[in-house]
Amino acid sequence: MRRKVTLKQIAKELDVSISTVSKSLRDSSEISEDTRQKVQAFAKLYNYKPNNIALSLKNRKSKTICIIIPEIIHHFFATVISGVEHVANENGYNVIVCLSDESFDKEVINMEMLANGSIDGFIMSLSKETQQKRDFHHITEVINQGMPVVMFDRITNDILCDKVIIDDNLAAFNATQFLIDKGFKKIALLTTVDYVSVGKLRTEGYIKALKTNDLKMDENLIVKIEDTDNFENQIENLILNNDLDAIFAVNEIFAVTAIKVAKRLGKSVPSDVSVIGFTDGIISKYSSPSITTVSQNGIKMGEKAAKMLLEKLEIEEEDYEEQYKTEVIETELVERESTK
Amino acid sequence: MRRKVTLKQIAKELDVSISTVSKSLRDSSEISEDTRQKVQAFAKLYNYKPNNIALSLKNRKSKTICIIIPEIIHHFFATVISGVEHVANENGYNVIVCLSDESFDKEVINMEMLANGSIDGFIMSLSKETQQKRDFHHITEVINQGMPVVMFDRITNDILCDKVIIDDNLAAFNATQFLIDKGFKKIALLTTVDYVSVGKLRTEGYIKALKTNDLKMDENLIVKIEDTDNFENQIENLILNNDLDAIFAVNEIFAVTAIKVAKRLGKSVPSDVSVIGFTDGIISKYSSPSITTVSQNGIKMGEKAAKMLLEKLEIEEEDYEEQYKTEVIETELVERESTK
DNA sequence: TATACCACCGAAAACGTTTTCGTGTTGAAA
DNA sequence: TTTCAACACGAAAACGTTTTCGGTGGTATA
Repeated sequence: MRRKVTLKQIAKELDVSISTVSKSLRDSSEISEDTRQKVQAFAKLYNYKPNNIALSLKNRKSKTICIIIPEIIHHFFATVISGVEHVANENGYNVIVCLSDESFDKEVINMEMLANGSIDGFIMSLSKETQQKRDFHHITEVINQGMPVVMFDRITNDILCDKVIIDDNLAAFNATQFLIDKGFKKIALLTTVDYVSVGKLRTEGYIKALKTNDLKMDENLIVKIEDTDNFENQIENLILNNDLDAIFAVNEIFAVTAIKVAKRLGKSVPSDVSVIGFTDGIISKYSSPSITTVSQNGIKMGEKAAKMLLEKLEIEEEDYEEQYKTEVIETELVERESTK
Repeated sequence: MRRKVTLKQIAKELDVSISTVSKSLRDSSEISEDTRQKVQAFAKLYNYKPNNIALSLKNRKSKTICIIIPEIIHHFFATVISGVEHVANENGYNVIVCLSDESFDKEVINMEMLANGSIDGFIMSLSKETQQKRDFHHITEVINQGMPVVMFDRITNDILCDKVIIDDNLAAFNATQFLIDKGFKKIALLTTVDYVSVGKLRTEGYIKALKTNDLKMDENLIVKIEDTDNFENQIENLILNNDLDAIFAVNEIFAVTAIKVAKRLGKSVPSDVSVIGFTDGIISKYSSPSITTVSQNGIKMGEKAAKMLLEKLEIEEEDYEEQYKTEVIETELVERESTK
């Protein structure tokens, strides 16, 4: 169990100075061919690798970024991580993953803990609780310290920073329009409570589509789900009490559960009722019937977010200008078996 | 955009030495009540937080661990991360996530990159390619440097280190036995190629169950799937050419695909053919019919792995003894709709 | 022969901490 | 008055790098 070898040890062993060793390894022209080779050979023999922490301290950058997400077990977030990771790795950056568990406090703790030199920047999607509280002081804090932040998916307009989103409103509009074009009149909406930014936007898109097509909006057809553990009966009531012909769900779980409940109630999908989901994840693909859904490319979002962050990081301090972009990732409707 | 304040700046501002500031903030008894309060007030005002990198360098530990997994979009691995993350966070550790993408090279690069001070230990599951090559030099390398490694799920016996696994053989045996007990005689197996350690073990468990029950093993009923992108026709052939009554699949994707193909061929699940999967993920739960499966608790595995790693990390250097454990996580059969 | 220049190398500072040890001041005890 | 401990604080080393600056010693030029 030999410890990692350091410059100092090499220097001592070869009876030269630390500077000489360092320069030799970086192929400095200050060093004679002779010593350079000697040092390099020795370093190779002992498998010398510079200590990252020391480098971080010296350079005041850690070549590490952090992504904070509400839940990793949501397939969408996993794909975003995947995208972030690839871009980061390609550029020599590491990725620390933090889970807020939808908790404001964990989000704050994670950010404070890492904003002290450990990382160079954040990529994040807000927790539900944070969105509900509308308290973003922890984010402004790190931004004020000069640390770049990129928000994606669940964002807020209260913070000035780079953002990567999809046009939730438009995507929901299109999905609803798709159903309307198929001739459906009684289209239900399964959505989240309003403080979840993306849920709200999708709800608005749905309503807009109805209005645009002069369909009357029926409050009874809109179900706002708060507790994601036990909402089957909400859906059951919806289906039993309304003579609906289509359902638009703002996420996969809602969609697949709707199908399940419908089946149980003797309605078949898509012949009796059509269903559209949101987020093209594993469930939509493998459910049977497979689910028509708004595809939200998580990998692309992650890649874009990472690129934007790295761009900010690579800019020299002096020609840094405060200018923030919001990138909109295209969505598309993937037609599968759950709609007719 | 003010930079983070350092001890030095506080010292200068208050006209005391750096040592005094440091001691004051750590409530050292060496410092008078007076100065201590003065310093603490000032530090609070300027929101002083010690620089993690500097601490890491000084203490020669980063309070960060790394988990290397083949793919994050596999739900099982995502749950493991979740487990690791929670235990790590509770103990003041951060988690760096690396994806090997099933590639040997990426695994090696990631490990070499991080083994230079950035992290204190590894938790990992081998990539397919690594398992195929049986080249583990990068792992022995870091272990020899005194860095603890915990392997989980896809492990190898060629390396001495802590491990967390399930009893794949036994779990597969039990699943098969479950089908046999139901009276099925022609039970097919959908498995991976043999170099994937867990796939091989599960295959062995299946075979053992057949033997134990004096059922003859039919090579035609065993399908080894290499390419996970396009294997539907393999399954189709299996079903068409054999009069089988049950299928045991070594993962979710295989199971749900089998159900899909069976349905397409006019067989209904479970009345015509029963299906059991492996890994209790989202798909099994939300598929319809929902899938009877061997539940492999990823969260628990992650938690256990993290605990084992942290235990090693918290041990003082001197009373470190090389002793490795292999923890076996219990599995259970979750009975759902895909078996009758 | 004196000067200039070059090739080669080392000392030291810096990044931000913690901690050991040394030192000056004070008050009380001898 | 002397001595000694207690108290309060500072200097400096250490963690492992990189880089600037300042030397050497030797060789070529005037």
